[in-house]
Amino acid sequence: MLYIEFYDRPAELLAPDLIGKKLVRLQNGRRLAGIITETEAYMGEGDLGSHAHFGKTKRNQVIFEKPGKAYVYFTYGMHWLFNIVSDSVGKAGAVLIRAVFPVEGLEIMAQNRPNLANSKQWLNGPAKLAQAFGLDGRMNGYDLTQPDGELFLEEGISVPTDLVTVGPRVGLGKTPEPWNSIPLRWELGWEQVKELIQNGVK
DNA sequence: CGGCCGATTATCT
DNA sequence: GATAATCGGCCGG
Repeated sequence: MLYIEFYDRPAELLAPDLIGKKLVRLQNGRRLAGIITETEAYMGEGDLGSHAHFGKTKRNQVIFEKPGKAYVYFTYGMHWLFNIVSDSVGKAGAVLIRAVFPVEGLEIMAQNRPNLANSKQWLNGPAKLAQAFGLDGRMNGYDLTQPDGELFLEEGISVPTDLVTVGPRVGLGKTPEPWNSIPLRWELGWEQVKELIQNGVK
């Protein structure tokens, strides 16, 4: 598994390095896992797209805490979104996990998503993967670096950097420029993940 | 396909 | 009181 040193750096450096890592969730003694394929970086007070830009509040306080914690928040009146906290205590930073390629526990993921029948794909969106992995407000502040935890990262697969595409963050709506267009999103294509996985997941 | 729209409520100015 | 780091359904071509 990955330890606190891995997470202890600015979000814009952590986010690209999360591509290819394996997200593991133990739920009722069963193991769910997927390869992270899309991430977005959110920084501190200067970043007008980040929840942290107003300073510390009740909702966002975990963003200022230890790197390697989960920041899980509720939005649009119905969705949970899962982030991993980056950077040292007192510095704000988090990485939104936007997509994961499923590799273990697919049946359980399907059970966790009751409306799967109406959904074409499962894990290619931040609210979808949070639901499939059973991540909600109860996991906010959870430490991914604690021993014997039920949520953590493993090494996963190694991804050549030239396969990862970069672009602006998604869904920021009214966020003013330049924060709307700065390339802070990293993505590995679905077909390319499949190929890399066939070469073996560590 | 692509684009538009409604759902539904915690959070912040 | 407005908005939101989204999703899925429904429409038209």
